[in-house]
Amino acid sequence: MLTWNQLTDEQQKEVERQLLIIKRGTANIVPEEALKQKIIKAVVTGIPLRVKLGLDPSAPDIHIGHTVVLQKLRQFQDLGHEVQLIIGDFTGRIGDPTGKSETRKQLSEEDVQHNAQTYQTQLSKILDLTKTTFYYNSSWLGALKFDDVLKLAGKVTVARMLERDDFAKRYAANQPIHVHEFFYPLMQAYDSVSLETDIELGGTDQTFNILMGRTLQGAYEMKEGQVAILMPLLEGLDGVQKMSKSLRNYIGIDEHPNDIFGKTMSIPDTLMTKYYELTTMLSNEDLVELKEGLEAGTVHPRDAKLNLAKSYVRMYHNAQAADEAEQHFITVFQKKALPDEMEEGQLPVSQLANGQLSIIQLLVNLGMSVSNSDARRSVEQGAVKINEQKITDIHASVKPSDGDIVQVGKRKFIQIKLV
RNA sequence: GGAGGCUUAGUGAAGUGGCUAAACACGGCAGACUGUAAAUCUGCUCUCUCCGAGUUCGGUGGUUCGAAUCCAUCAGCCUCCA
Repeated sequence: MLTWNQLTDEQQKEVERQLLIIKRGTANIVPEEALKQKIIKAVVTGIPLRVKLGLDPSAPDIHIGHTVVLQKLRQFQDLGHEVQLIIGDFTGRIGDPTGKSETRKQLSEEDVQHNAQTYQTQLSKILDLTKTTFYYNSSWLGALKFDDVLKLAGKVTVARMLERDDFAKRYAANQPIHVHEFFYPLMQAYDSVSLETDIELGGTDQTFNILMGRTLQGAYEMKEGQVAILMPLLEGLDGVQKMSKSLRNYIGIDEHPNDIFGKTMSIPDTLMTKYYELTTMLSNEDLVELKEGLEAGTVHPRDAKLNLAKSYVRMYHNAQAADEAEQHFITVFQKKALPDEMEEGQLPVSQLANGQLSIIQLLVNLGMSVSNSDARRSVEQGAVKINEQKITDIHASVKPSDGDIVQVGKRKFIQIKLV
């Protein structure tokens, strides 16, 4: 092991530089001293560290919450390290018991391929794919024989497994824990054994799984177990629960610029700096400046948030789209005017009688309301406008023509196109 | 192998024979307000030909004038004892 004093001044500076970047925004690094050792070694030998992240093969839609970890990976890449991305095609068959424990449907070969492709496209917006290697964990997990599995299972005790928060709670609450669920952390850990991973990234909810990797590497006689770098979980739009697809409180990076922009504007002010810290490349100095500005009141939270929204669109689309999305937002929400461009809704002429139809039918046919009752409610509540004229009579009949603008609520606009 | 329990609208959860389309919470939608699609306040939230009607409470079949509520049976889920 190299000691600090054996390094040249330059090497010491480099190690410190890397540590500073890596530590930013992390929730926990376990064990922190081991991280320093790994970096020292990498700096001295010039051999890059292998940094691993596991991906769920079933849901390839990346949202801002995922980017917390991905940005961190990118930082590693920029520091010259290597990224190992694991497509958990084998693990996916079990389903991570973390949180909701529902059995997942098994994915076909094609689904996995397709999802991996989607990942690559989306990830290319954040990672440097030339420094990224993709792996499928079925390639080693699928090859294990039953006695290999037994050997693997023999490395860990049940008591140790039950230390995991999620298991402990379920056990205490008399909720079922299936034996195969114990294998999830084992499999994830075995990935690290196979790939001789130096560092594994994940959210704090992955603490147990990642540390299991460290334990198992030790058990398989790797001298230095991997280091866990745990990122905080990012709260979603509601400001309380973690951002996730199923809670529908997320900002997807593939979403329309206007949606990315608008959704960003709706996050609570209090979370803004956290978003900046974890999901943008804003430098540490600028971050401090921003925090101070907000506290002192010299920076208007609205402006800071507009900026955040803009930078997301710039990152995941482009600069022009960012400007346009900002304009759209200002027009529609701040000035409450009609947007420049809106979706076109096709309306078959065959549905008209004498060129007319009821307002209820119109809304339903355009897909702006899910049922007649829903449409009726919207009208009764004064949410419906046609060409900026409010319609409040549910029995009203309208004569739609090309280009008419139908509005339900503040943000649903459709321009009629007769077909 | 045995004993017991659970299954109600998007979710959680009341309701144990009529007053229940079904409390309440969350979520969702809308309105007001706001720098904001935040917070807060208000209304709505099964469907329809909507001032009236229809169809719901895991499935099926019963009992009853009448059932989400009782019985039988099937299915799914859970716990405990062996």
